[in-house]
Amino acid sequence: MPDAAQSHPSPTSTSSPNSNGVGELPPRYVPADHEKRVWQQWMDSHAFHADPKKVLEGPPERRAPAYCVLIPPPNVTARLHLGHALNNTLQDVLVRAHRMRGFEALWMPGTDHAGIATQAVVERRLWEERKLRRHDFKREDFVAKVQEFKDEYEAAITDQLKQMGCSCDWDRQRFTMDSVCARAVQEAFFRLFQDGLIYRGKRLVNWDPVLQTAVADDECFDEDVDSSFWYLRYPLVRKPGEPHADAQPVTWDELASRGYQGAEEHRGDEQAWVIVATTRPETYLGDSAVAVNPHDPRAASLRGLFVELPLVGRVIPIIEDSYVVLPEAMARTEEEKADPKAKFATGFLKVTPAHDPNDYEIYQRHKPVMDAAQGGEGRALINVMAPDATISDKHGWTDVGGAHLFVGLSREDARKKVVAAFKSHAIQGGSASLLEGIKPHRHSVKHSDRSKAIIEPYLSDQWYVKVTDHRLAQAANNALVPEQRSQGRQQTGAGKSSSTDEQMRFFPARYAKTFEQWHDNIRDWCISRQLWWGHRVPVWSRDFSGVPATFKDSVSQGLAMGTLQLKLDEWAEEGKVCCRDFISRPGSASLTISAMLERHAAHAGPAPFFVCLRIDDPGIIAFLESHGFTRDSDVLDTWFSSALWPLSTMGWPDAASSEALAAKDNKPCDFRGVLEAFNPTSSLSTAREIITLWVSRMTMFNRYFLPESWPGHRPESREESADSVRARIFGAKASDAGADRDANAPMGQGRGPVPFRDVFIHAVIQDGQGQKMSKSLGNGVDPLDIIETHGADAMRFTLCSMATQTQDVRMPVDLICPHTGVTFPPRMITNRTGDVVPAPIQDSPKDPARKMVTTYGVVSGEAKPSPDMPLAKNTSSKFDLGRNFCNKLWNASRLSMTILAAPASGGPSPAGALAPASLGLESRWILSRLHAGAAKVDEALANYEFSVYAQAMYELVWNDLCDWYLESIKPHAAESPGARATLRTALEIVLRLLHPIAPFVTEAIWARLATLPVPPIQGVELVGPRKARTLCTAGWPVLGASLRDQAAEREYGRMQALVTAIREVRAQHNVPPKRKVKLHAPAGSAPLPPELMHLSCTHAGLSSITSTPAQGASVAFGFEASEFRLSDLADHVDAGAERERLEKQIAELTKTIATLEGRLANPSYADKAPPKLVQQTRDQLTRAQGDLATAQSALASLPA
RNA sequence: GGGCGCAUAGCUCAGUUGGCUAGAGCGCGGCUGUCACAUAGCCGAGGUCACAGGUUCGAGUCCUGUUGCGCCCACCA
Repeated sequence: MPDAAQSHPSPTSTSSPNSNGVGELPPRYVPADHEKRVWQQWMDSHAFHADPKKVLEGPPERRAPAYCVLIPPPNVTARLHLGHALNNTLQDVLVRAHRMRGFEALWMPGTDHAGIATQAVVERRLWEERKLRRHDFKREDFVAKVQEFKDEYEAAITDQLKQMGCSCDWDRQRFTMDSVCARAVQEAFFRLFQDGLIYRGKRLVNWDPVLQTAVADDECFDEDVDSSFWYLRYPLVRKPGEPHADAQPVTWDELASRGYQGAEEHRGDEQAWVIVATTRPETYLGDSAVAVNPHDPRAASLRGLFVELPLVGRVIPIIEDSYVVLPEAMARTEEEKADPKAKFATGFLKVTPAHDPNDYEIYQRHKPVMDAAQGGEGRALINVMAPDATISDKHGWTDVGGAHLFVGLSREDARKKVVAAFKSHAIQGGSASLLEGIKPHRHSVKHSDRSKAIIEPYLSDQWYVKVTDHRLAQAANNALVPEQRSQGRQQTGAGKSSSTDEQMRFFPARYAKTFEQWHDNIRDWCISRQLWWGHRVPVWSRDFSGVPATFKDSVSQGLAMGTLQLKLDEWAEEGKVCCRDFISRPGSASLTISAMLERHAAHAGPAPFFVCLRIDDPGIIAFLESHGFTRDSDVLDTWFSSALWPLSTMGWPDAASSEALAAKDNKPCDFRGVLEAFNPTSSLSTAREIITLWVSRMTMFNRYFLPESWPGHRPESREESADSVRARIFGAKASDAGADRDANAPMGQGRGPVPFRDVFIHAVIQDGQGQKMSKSLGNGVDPLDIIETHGADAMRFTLCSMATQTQDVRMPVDLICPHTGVTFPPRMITNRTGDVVPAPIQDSPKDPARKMVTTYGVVSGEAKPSPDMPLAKNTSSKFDLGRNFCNKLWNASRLSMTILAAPASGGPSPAGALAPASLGLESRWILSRLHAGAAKVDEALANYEFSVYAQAMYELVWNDLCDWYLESIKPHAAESPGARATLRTALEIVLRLLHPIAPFVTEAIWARLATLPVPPIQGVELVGPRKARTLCTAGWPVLGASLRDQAAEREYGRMQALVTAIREVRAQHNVPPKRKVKLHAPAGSAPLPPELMHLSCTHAGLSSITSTPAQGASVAFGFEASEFRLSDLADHVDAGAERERLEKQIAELTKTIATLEGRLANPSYADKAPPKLVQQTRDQLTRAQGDLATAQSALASLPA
């Protein structure tokens, strides 16, 4: 800890003699003394439990409006970091503010199973601790291991959230793989499957040949390796009419006659060739085309020609595709020339669809031609490798031909041997080698994180969601409010807009663009993963390609296959199963099961028949498995279940079975009405990197799975006037939320409700060097460490004040050594020129024994960062801001309580509500300030400007309340019932306004205040509908416009200006704070109002104010363009200091006057600027001139 | 390659439709052991608003370009 004494506060008691219930409060706010107790209070009162009945039932005018936030479920891979702390703080602020405003507020908590990430962590742990791999376990045993790990981290995460004060409805906590969510996942999969929006397709995955598994992109790393470009010559041939007939060589002569540029440079009767450049020569075995750019001048003369792959003998077509980069010499534009690939391109690209993602894309575009050349559908996809990445003819490669010498070799050996073979073989009819040349080339290659093996793009069967369908992608874009959609897009796609369109808004608005562009360029979503940790694909399959063609007859003969068909028909009728074959995409929806089965029997080649189950009915499963069906071994992408979060957490598809499943998990939960009451949710707060992965998919699914008739109309939570908040809290307004909802109405087909109205994208926290925080960089911060050193409220306050509208915010991290409590700065910093340099360390001017680090504060002279500091914790001095603020509030409250609890001497409080006009200037002023502050807070909250909110509260509490108001009333509060009433009210307002940011300290103070009633003041409404016993359910303060008092603000402002001017003089002359000085107002000037004079005495340490001239030594200063003087400053006024002060002032004023005069002298200024502004400038000039005169005469009157 | 953000005091950041004599917190310097708070109070110093053009009576703010830093997505024969 930065301050070793901190957790053991010095003298806890001020032991005030006339104890008033306040004396026992320690002079410091010690978070640990309160946080547990306050949390328990909240738990005991069930304050965070949201009840859908309050939204849906009873007479409309008694229903509460709903407010709902879904937590972005944290991954169970690790404890939460500061980024989570930020996001969850912001959500809690929103939820708590709305709860206080009278909304039925639901914050839905939960965690994400995080598929690959979690499995990888557990696998790594098993390997490190026990040298065991996943395949050393049975699948269910391994999953159980992951489950244990998940339980551990889910508990840790939950604990972190609770310690942060998150007011989630903890009775509803979900996990993306619990039974309730699993049910929703299976239902969603089934419906999409049934609707033909899920299909089976081939895809290249990142294959780890060592672990023999697919790995995700984020499980790979790129590393530069030294390699080469190999330039291979592919001989050109002409293909005779009939298939499989020998191809005829094409000579250079012939090519020349076709107009081929450069053909004449070669020997005429030699076989012609094209040159391909490749970094992976061994994959030539799987080539099924050579591509050329259609703008390549050679393309036309090659049209209709083929290439014969050396040794393999495969004849492959030459196709034209603009993906191919033109060689530098042929580039037509500067842009094409600048393409880095143009440098080494030959203009010909070998196309290996089964071993390169881009080539696979090209294949998709030229499928008919390429497949035809190999004699059938899908035949151009030639996989030449086994799962261990050795060359193999057992995995889809049938025309090995003369290439058998490569079979069985590793990728690396095959590469060498292929190159050698090309080098040693000559072109037919000539002497030229098939190897044109080799160029060294360094490029990045994808490696597997875990095995470090080079990733092989490997062709495999995967499941897809057809998100390109307009009911999904287009529906998501239609969800955007019109002003956030790009021009001209409003009318595209799914036709006329529906009533549920155009309801989703991004904050800040710029992120709508990210969202929209993603859907414009979306590709079908591969949802299968070759993992064990996740939702298993609910599909059973069997390949019927071996079944005899007489299959049809078998039905009438009552054979097993017939039974199968009958059963499947029956179950399909009941909606329990859905069958597909995917022989022709998409999904053959119109075929009957028998037709599909028949087609299977007739289909050449392997083609499984798929049965999707709606629920895991053991009877159906047993039946299928007895008929040779097996369950798909893949699991679903973790984002599939995340995409259902707004549905699954609320019991979709139906509450009753969800309740049964929750009970089965021993987490009983009441789902009735939840979906109807709370979906669409109100606000989603998340990070920008998952706008595509998560926000998009939730939008698509919610709109797809819920019906268009879903009303989902809910009062806007944003942009509320004080009046509408008032109406809400005091229960005057009807709500139509939840009327006539029916989750079983026909689905919206992409016209259902949006999952959330507002999407708030928060900033990313980086460390002091602009790096992302992460465990591996060692700059990660555990929120619990901050809570320990600074308190939960301090952390929350600081995080809120950092939550600006920019993309990134920086948080310099200090290391704390737990042994000594010493804070170390990072030793390296990035300076303004971007260089990383040692943090400058210099002697502290104050204390030569201490060292000062310019950037990061003071460290002890002898303390040195030690390289082995494993127990150091990360924190940041930034949190001091929040800690100090909480402490300030604590002490302001202590003082207020002392004042309020002391016996009053000013007579009884008046009956009825106090009129602000009857109050003193300072009280009218603070009420006006509170009104302005509350308005600012409301506006900031409506616009997700959390830093504005925090800043407004900081200024209200620290500057207005502490620095001025409390100081103003301190001397006379005992005699002033009005001031006491105002103080009590002001404190109450501040506590309520601040509660969403700093719930613990405000709740703790509020509990102490409860014995002191809040006297009513006209225009201030403070009671919630619930007669709350906790601040967290108390009503949001509603401050009427009548509290705004411009006159009071102006007068009080005058006083503040006068006091500041006096203080300046006092400080200049080193007048001790206790010494009273005398103020001499200029004779003949309008006298200051008495209240103003009175307050000035209090704040500026004046003994009196007179209009008599000063006797003896005095100092002059300008105020409102008149000369005032102070006397009794000291026994002797230091003329030197005074001269210095005045000269400085004169210089400043002269400069100001020159600026103002210059502006007014400009004729077009007076012409074109608004008159009000011109007048303002004139006033400023007059005042400055007056002040200058004062200063000059004061200077002149100084003794020489 | 596409999209986006940032550049303002030593540090971290505000600065809304142009009106600014550019603010806050921390840090720095001075005074204060004081009675709510030294996690404090009062006062002060500290800025060519990245650079270059432009629009305007007026630019930190709007436009164009340049430089630097960073993020997201896509890709790397």
